Amino acid sequence: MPYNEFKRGELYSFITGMASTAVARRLQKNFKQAGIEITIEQWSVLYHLWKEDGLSQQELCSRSFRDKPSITRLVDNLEKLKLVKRVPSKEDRRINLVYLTEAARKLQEETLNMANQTLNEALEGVRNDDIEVCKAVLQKVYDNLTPIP
Amino acid sequence: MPYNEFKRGELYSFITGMASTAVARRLQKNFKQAGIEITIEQWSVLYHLWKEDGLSQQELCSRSFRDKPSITRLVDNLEKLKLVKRVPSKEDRRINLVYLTEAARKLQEETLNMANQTLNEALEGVRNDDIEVCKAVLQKVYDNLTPIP
DNA sequence: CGGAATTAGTTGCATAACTAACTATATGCC
DNA sequence: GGCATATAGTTAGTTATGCAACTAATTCCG
Repeated sequence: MPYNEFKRGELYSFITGMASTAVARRLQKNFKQAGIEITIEQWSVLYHLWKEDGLSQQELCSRSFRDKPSITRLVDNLEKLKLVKRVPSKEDRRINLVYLTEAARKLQEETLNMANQTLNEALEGVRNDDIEVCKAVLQKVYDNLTPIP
Repeated sequence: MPYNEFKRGELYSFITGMASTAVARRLQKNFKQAGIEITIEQWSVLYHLWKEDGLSQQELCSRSFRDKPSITRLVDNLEKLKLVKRVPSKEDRRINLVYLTEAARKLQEETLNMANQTLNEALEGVRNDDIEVCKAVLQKVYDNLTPIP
């Protein structure tokens, strides 16, 4: 039991992810100030589509660590905002491929810059090596708790 | 600009706090399996009250990194479950002091043990030094983005 | 071939989050 | 003393999450 000594008094912030919440809140605020009316969650879906357009909803689930209902509704709302379009796959009619619209492509550069800037503020005064350690720990935690199918 | 090189491709998991989400989901599942019918968010409020009973709602806000409406409803729901009681302060009638009930005190040991166990699973194979670095980074991120009033 | 099992996505329900606007009490200052 | 301001908490509205139950299309396999 190597972590018996883990202090109970420090559990909570680890569990709630206060840091990631703070980053998300700041970024959301920056979007709003710039007149960009999307939520962080919607943005995070667009983020994966900017990396690779035309993903299935299932693929969006695994890449964004969300369950299917969450993606269904996020895509619903993004469709209402005319930022994405569902296109049924021709090979497999169960599958919806999600495509960016022109309007969404216009948001890419500005919002990614804002996200980078927000992360720079968040990480001000943190050593690069420590960031790498932190990311590795978080990835390991995720892997430890996520059973491989 | 020391973090210009921060990779965009790694932004997302940092922002969403996938690791803390995974920990919370696992703990929630463990509660359910043990027949404990409270949410992680409700538990996190109890957690602060176990450390110090009779906090004001405002104090619960700052300790749990939540805003006032969130605490209002969490305390509402905990009151419905008969786990806490609001008691108006005698010195300042605007203030509600929140007290644990006997039923809540009974939950303390079992749920804290489950939380510790879940964290041990989560941190399996992670060096203690790295955990400390990770916590320090997350704290710094939080501090960087949270203006001191 | 055809029924069972799997996979993709949707819907319903409960809880929780954030913002903004609100009430009530307390404090500060002229 | 009395009005302006600040603080504690609540309410309303929108969005998001998790779980469970559901439909529709596909694949597996006897």
